[in-house]
Amino acid sequence: MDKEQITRILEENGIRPTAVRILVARILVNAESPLSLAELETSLDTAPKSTIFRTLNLFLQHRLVQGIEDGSNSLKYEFCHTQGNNKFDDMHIHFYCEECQHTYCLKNIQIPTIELPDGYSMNSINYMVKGICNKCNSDKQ
Amino acid sequence: MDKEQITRILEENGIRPTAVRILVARILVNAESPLSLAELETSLDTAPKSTIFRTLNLFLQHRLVQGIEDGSNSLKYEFCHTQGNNKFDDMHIHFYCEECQHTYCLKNIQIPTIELPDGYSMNSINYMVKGICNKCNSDKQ
DNA sequence: TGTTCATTTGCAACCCGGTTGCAAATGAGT
DNA sequence: ACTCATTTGCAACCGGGTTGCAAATGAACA
Repeated sequence: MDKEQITRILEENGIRPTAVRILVARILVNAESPLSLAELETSLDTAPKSTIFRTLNLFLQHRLVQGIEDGSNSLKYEFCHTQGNNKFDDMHIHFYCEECQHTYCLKNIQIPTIELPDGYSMNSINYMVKGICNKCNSDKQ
Repeated sequence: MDKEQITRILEENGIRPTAVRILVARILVNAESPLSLAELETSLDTAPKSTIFRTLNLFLQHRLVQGIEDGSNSLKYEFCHTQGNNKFDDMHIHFYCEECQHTYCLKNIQIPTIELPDGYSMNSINYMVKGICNKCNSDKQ
């Protein structure tokens, strides 16, 4: 995705498209799996982590990215590809491999929804499966 | 639950029942919601956090407790009430209130299971819903 | 184009949950 | 009581995340 498209996405979400923000957004859009702050920091050795951190928080507030807790004690960030008002449609599960420590997006497995008790309102869901991935399983034998 | 019962549970799980372990286990067994290391530390002002930490890790290894990531950037620990070989039966969802920062066990809502792609094997699932709890919702109006 | 003011960025320092090394205390087996 | 492995307490450390503040940048306008 090129600079113009990223810029448009940022503007559509009410975010001023500065240089750093476009860089961060581009990396996230093109990533095939959720990235940590540290991973973004190494991809972007021009910007300090505080700036990236603030950028990510801004994106979170605008629901442009989603935070994923995979238990690796560093939050991962994933771009929300379904823009517009049906962002909930994109809720897929994630898989954390306890061997290679990689977090996979299982994009084609939707999170099964549940009914909350009366009075509870929902903002987001995290469905995180942990185990061993196919690559590590096949390496073992 | 009294000391004898706790001791028995520890022994059944191959854990030597020392004084500190019994204390930690008792708090967790009687807790109505998952507790953080810091919360256990204040309940147990006799033991330092390093000891509690190691005890919790031991319990985790033996699957006597379950770790729950609620996004509050401190891991919560919950006792696995279903002992024996059907521990997976106890997998219920959790709810994190973004207002009062409390983590609820919704014990009577089971985690809907999914089918993993070929080659992936599962060790555990975390189903975490975030939003506003009934108490905070009713306080608002 | 130059000026002004709000926003954003970079840096450095800090916070805090988690983790470790090591010596002292405890516990099980003799 | 003696010995050896395990557990505990303390203190120091680590690393992800967060913040304060001054410099840089950007938008609006004369």
